Amino acid sequence: MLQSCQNGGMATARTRRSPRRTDALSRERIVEAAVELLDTAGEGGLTFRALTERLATGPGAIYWHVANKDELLDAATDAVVAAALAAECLEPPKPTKRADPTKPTKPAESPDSPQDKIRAIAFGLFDAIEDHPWLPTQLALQLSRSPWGSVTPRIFESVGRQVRALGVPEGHWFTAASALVHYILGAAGQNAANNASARTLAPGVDRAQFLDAASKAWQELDPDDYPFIHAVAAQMREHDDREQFLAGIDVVLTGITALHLPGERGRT
Amino acid sequence: MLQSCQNGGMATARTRRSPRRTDALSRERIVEAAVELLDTAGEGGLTFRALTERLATGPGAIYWHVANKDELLDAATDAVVAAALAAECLEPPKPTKRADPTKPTKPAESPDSPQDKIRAIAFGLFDAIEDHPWLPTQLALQLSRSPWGSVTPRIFESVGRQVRALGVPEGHWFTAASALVHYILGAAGQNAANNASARTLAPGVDRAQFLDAASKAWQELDPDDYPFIHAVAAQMREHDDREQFLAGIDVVLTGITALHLPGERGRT
DNA sequence: TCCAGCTTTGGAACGCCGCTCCATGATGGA
DNA sequence: TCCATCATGGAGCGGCGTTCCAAAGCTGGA
Repeated sequence: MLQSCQNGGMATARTRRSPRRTDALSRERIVEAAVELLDTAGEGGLTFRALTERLATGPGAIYWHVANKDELLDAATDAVVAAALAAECLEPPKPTKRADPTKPTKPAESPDSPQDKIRAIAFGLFDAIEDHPWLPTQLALQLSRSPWGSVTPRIFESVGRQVRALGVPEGHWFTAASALVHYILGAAGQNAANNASARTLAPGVDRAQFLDAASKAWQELDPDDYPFIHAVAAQMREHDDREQFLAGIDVVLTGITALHLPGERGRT
Repeated sequence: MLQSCQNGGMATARTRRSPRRTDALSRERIVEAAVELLDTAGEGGLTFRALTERLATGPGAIYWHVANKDELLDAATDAVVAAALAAECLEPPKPTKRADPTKPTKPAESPDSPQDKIRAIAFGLFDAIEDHPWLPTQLALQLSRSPWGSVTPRIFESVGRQVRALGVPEGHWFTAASALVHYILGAAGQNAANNASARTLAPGVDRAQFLDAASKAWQELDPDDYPFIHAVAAQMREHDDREQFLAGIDVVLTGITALHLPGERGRT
């Protein structure tokens, strides 16, 4: 039934307004669709036109639930980050399939020490970024746009609790948590960029080949202008992402414990 | 003389092409204009239309020198970062007006130690970001887009040389430099975001008032969900940017020396 | 001196985007 | 039953990055 054409004389032969949707639109459903679009079509794939098509609606309906595109991107970012942090907070016991605990952790650490929890949080974000290559860009944009938005407190809170649990005196909480958060987001983001670029530039090429090419590019820089880059190019090719990421976290953690826990000189 | 209308039947009465410019266009002049536009009109102010007006030309002329907008943004970012790093490398002796050396540096450090040079590099980027609020966003975008581009090697090289000078064994160069670079870019970027937001949201309001408001917003978060945020809100209001930034760098530096320089346990 | 061929310029136009506006359809209280 | 309100979807606007191309200078060989 194509509906009764009650207004015959209208100038615009409005193709009869499509019947109203039965399944209600909601901010949640919109954000969900946005995340899927970002995942499948990339950062540039999230378009209000693509969104209207996927949700079988018009722009107006979407704008009724969401103020603008920035807010939509923020909401999508927040949703993914919240899920990542929640997942890591709830399942610390079981050794996940991704975190490879081959590397011997420091000996004097209890299994659920704050250090371990911080590593779990970091890897949670690391994995989320790997699953959603658009995440680091949006995180950076959101940190620049509104540092007090919803995402920043979320991450700071998760990391900060463990900083407190470490025994860091209150006066240094902000410094310690900042150092951790900035390192985690920066390193995870750059790593994801490597993966994403490998995928984008040559779909068939795997990570190793890509890193090989990038390493070679670095080695071809003028050794006079870039002696250090030249030297670390080899390391870059061989490095293991997660191991390297963990090593960086340990650097920051060691710095925190050494500087802010005068009682426990040295490591851990 | 309105031109010899050789093609009489042409539909377009081309209003006589404007005479050719005397001052040659060049990639450098375009990048320079782009930086100025970004500085004065903000991130959204850099438009090919605005650029054509400022350079009194058409899009085609610009596209002759620059492939696309991304390349232009990368070039602008690279130019600013190169200037910042060059400035810091050339003038380490004189205590700059900005870096306030009231805080007593660690005693056992020579005046031009690698640590000091790293701090100088960091503050160079910190200042550049303060002068160009669009920089952190572009840095993040460029790190995500092409980590092996021109900017990343530049920063890595500057920091990496000092890491090497610290005596870090070669196997840990990449880890140590990464930790430093990620912290520096992340913290400087977030700090700039605070300043920029303070300016944007209320032009008359100064930084202190803004941080006051942001701190209050954090304090109003549910203490049950965000106990840590709630607790550090006060610190956020009182903190001094550069001091905090320096403290974070020292955390990472301490971690590097403690973990990777077994000979020199403890600090510096 | 002239002209062919190259580089460089500026402007018109294209397709897509975020976003606004508004007529319409549903809904629930009076 | 009627109406105020919520919610929807489509048409369209202004602006963006980008492309295309005719024209204008330049350069060197005849």
